[in-house]
Amino acid sequence: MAVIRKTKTVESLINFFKKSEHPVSILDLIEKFDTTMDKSTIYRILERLEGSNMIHSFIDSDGVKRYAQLKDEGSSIGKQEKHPHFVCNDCGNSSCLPVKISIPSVPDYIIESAEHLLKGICKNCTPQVK
Amino acid sequence: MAVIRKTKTVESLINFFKKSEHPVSILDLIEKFDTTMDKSTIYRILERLEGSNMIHSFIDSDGVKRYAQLKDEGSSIGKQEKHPHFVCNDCGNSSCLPVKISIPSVPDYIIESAEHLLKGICKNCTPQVK
DNA sequence: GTATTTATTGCAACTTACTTGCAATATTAT
DNA sequence: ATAATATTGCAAGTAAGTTGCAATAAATAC
Repeated sequence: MAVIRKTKTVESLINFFKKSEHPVSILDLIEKFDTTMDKSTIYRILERLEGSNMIHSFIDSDGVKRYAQLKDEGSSIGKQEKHPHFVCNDCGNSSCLPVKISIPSVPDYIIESAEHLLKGICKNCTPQVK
Repeated sequence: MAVIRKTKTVESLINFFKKSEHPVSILDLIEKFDTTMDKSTIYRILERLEGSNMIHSFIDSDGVKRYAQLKDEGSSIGKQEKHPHFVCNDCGNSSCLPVKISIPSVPDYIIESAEHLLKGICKNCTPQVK
């Protein structure tokens, strides 16, 4: 893993992730930082940040990669025990859900990692509320 | 959902799925049917077959869409209760796993569907066997 | 602080997955 | 058989993501 230099572009992105509540797609970032940095730079920085475990990513059901900051979740810094991700069918926002999904063991298969993508209606879009 | 006509290309693909053991990516299909049909035809047929619930698809961790035939799984033809998918880190093959993963309920979220992507070592690649 | 090393950036060009318009063709219904 | 229309192949287009490279900026050594 390469050293990450504190450039303006890197700091902008890190700051953005610190403030962001929801995972964002690369395309959102490219649009957001349209005037300040090149898309290739964004791709490369995200790669480095993920390699250094400062952010994590998942692929949503459209095949779009989304990134979110990596909050430390207790002691589980490793690959296992990741949280599920949620995408709202209504507003399109996604979230990292703070729950644990247990994986049944499957005979003859060694399961090393798991990614769970849930879809439905999020907090803000539920009919009864508001 | 449009009517699906029994053309040669459609039948070739249906036959392929009947025989296939593992989910395949579109790119695999394009390569396989390179000389017999155009890639745009493949994309369109897959769309129709999925729309008619004859096959299903999922996005694997590389963002690649994979298709597999839809075997009827008891009474759960609907969207819920889908099986998890598995991709082998060694040989790259994928499988539909015949197990059920239970999803914890999350307060304020309505969960309508779930996609589980497991990765690890498959049956054929486990060290001890063979 | 200055010089040196090396990571990082922007740009443009490129690759690749996927889509679309359209005229020709094949399938189904009449 | 005829008519209606779904499907196909082709070629061209779109868009996401990648790459090479020269210029620049950060970190390190002096």
